[in-house]
Amino acid sequence: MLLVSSSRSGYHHGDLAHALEAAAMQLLAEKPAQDISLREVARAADVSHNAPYHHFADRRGLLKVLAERSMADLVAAVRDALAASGGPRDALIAGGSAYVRFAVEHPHGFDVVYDPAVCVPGEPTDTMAPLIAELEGLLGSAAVAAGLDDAADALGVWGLVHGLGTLCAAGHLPLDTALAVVASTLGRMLPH
Amino acid sequence: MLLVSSSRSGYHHGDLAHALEAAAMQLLAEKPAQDISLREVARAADVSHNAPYHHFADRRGLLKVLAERSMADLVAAVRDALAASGGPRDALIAGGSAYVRFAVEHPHGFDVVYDPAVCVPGEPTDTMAPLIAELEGLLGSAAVAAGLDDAADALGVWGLVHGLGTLCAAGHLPLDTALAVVASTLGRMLPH
DNA sequence: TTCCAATCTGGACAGTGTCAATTTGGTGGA
DNA sequence: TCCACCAAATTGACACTGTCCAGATTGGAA
Repeated sequence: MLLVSSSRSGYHHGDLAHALEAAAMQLLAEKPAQDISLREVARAADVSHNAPYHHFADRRGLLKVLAERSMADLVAAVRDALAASGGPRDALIAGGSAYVRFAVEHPHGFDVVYDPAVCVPGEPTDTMAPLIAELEGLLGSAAVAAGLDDAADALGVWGLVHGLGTLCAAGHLPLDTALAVVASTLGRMLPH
Repeated sequence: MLLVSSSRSGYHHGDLAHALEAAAMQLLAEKPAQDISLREVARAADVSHNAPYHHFADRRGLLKVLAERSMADLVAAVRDALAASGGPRDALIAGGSAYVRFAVEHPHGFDVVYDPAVCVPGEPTDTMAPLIAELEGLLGSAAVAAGLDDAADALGVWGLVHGLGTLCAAGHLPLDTALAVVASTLGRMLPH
C-alpha cells in the first residue's frame, strides 16, 4: 500500500484535500469503497485521524468525491471511444464497449458512481449532475447518429451497457462475452 | 422496527437460524444490506450479540442467505410474469418488466443479490447457483420463443433489464420510463 | 506585530465484527 | 434414574470504525 507523496512541511499540510483524494483513489483501485475507512485514508496521507473532517463533511463526503472523479473517468473513456471510431454504427458499439470495459477494469470506481448510498440523483452534486448529463448526451447522440430515433432508444443503449457492465464486473459473465453481446444486441436494435 | 415472533422457551431458542433470517429480511426491506449489523439482527431476534455465530460463519454468511432468499423471490417474480402472459412477445416484455419492477420494489434485496462482496460467482453457493441458472434459462427460453435465436440475444435481454433495473432503483430514471424502454427496446430487438 | 480563522492534533464515546471462555439444557447410554 | 456429554447460547474482551469535542499550531491579514 503506497503512501501518497505528501510533501509536508510541518503542522499544516498545504493541500490535504487533494492528498486525501489521491490516497483514496489509490485504495479504490484495490478494494471496494465500502471497505475504505476514513482513518485508513488519513493514515495513507500521513495525517491524524481527524484531519479529513476539515475538508469533507463526513465519510460520505469523501466517497462523493471519489464518485465524481470516477464518473469523470468513465465519461472520458466513452467520449474517447466515440471520437476514435469511424462510422456511426461502429462508434456506438465502441462507446458501449468502452462503458463495459470501464466497469470491468475499475469495478470499485464504477460501483461507487452508481451507489445510491453515496450519490442520490434526487440531490445531485454540482460536479456530478453535468457529468451524468454529458454521459446521457454522448450515448444519446451516438444512438441517433447510428439510426435510432428517440429518447427511449438512447436509454435502452444506456441500460444495456450498464447492465452488461455491472454483470460483467460482478463476475457473472466474461468480458469478451459481454463485448460480443454489446455488438450483437446493438446490431439487432439498429435499422439495417 | 418490529420484532420477529421468537416464541422462546428459555436458554435455547429452537429455531434461531430462521428467526435471524426473518429479522434480517425485515430489516432489508427498510435499509441496504450494508447498513444491517449482525448485532442489530441479534437484537431483533432477542438474542445475545454472539448467538448468530452458531448459525452463520460470519456477517457475510448471513448476507449470503439474504441474497439467496432475494434471488429466489426475483426468479419467482419473473417466472410468474412469464407464465401469466399470452403471446411470446408479450411474455418476454412482461418478464423483463417484472425484473425491473423487482429491482425498484426491493432495491436492497436486488443489490445484495448482485453484490460481489457477498456472492462471488467464482465460488457459487449450492442454493444460489441453480437460481441463477434458472433465471438465465427463463429469460433465454422466453427470448427464443419470442424470435431471438442465440445465447448472445438472451444475455442481451438480461443485460438490458438488469441495467434498467439498476439505474431505476438507483433513481436515475423513473419506473414508468424504464418500463417503456423495456418494451420499445425489446420490440426493436425482436424480428417483426 | 498582533490577532484571527483555518487547519491539525489528541482524547473520548458508542457502535461494530469477531475471538475466547463459560454457562445452560436437552439427549443418549449406564 | 442418573450422569456425562454436546450443541446452543451467554458474557467478556479486543481492535477497529465514524464522529464529536477541546486544545494546539500555524499562515496570513489588519
